[in-house]
Amino acid sequence: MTKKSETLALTNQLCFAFYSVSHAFSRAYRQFLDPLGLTYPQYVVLLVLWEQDDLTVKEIGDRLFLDSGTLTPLLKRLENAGHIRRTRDKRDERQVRISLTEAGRALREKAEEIPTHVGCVLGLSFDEARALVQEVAKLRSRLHDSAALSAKS
Amino acid sequence: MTKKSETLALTNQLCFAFYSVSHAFSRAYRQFLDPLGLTYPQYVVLLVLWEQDDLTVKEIGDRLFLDSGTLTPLLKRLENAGHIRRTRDKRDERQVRISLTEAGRALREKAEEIPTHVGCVLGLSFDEARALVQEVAKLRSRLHDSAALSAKS
DNA sequence: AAGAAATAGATTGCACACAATGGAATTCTG
DNA sequence: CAGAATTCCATTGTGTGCAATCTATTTCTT
Repeated sequence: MTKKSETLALTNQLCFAFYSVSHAFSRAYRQFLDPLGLTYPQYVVLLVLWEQDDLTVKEIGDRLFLDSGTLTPLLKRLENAGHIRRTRDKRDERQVRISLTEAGRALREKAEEIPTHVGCVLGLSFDEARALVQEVAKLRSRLHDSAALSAKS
Repeated sequence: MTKKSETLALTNQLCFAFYSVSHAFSRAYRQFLDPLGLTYPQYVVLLVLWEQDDLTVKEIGDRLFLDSGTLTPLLKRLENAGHIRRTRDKRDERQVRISLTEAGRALREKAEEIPTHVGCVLGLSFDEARALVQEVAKLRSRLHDSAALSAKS
C-alpha cells in the first residue's frame, strides 16, 4: 500500500472515529440525562444558557453550529418542559430571545455531576484532555472555513 | 476556578468538540456524496462492504456500532438505489445477508477521491492523523466498556 | 421615502439514531 | 425432545440535523 492510499484511508478512519465516538459520548451522557428528561442537544443548549442567559436563537445557533431548523423545535420542547421562555424581542421583532426559567436555572445543580461520571471513564489527564479539545476544535474550524469557501463560489 | 471544576468543564468541552466536529465532517463529505446520491452513513456502510462483501446486518452493525433500527431502513434505501441486495440466509433464516450489486461495486471508484478532498483541508501529517485516530478509538472503546458494565447491573 | 437586499425564525421533508417492542428462527437446558 | 432462553431482524415512536423554502422585519441603496 502506498503512503498516499494510506493517507486516504486515514481520512475516512478519522471521520468515522469522530462519528462513532460522538455517538458513544451521547450514549454515555444519556444514562445521566434521561432521569432529568433531557437529550444531549437539549443539555448543550442549557449549558450555553447557564453560561449566559437571555440569548437569541441565532446566538445559540452560532455557539453550537446549529440552525433554526434544528433549534426551533428543540427550544419548543425545552419550553414545554418548563426550562426556558421564548419571547419576541421588542426592539427587533425578527428575533426570539431565550431565557431560563427558575426551574431551568435549578436544573444546573442536578446536571453538574454528569461530566464527572463520564469523565472518569476516559482515563485522560487534564493536559491530555485540553490538548485533544484544542486539536479537534482546530480541525472543526478548518472544515468550517473550507465549507464557507466552497459555498461562496 | 479549581482544577476539579476545570476538569469537569473539560469533559463537556471534549464531548461537544466531538459532537460538533462530527457534524462538520459530515457536511464536508456531503458536498461530495450528494452527487452520488449517498448520505454519510450510507457511505460508511458501503466502505464496510467494499472491504468485505456479503455480511449480515449484525456484522455491519458490529463494525459501525449501529443497531437494526438504524440499519434496516438505511439498507432498504441502499437496496432501492440499486447498490446492494438483501437476501435471507438459507442456513439461518433469522439473518439477512447484504451483498453489493455490480453498480454498488462500481460506485467505489467514484467515491475513491472523496477522502482526498476532505483530507486536504485538515492540515494533518500522516503521523498526527494516525495518532488521533488511535486516541479517539481508545476513548470510544472506554465509553463502550463503561456502558456495557452499567448495562449488566 | 421606495424598492432591493439582508436577516431572523418557522416550516416542511428526508434521513439518521436509538429505545422499546414484537415475531420468527435457532440454540440451550433439563 | 419440549420448553425456555437467545438471537436476528423489523417496526414504532421520539428527537435530532439540515437543506430548502417561506414570512415578517429590518437595513441598505439610490
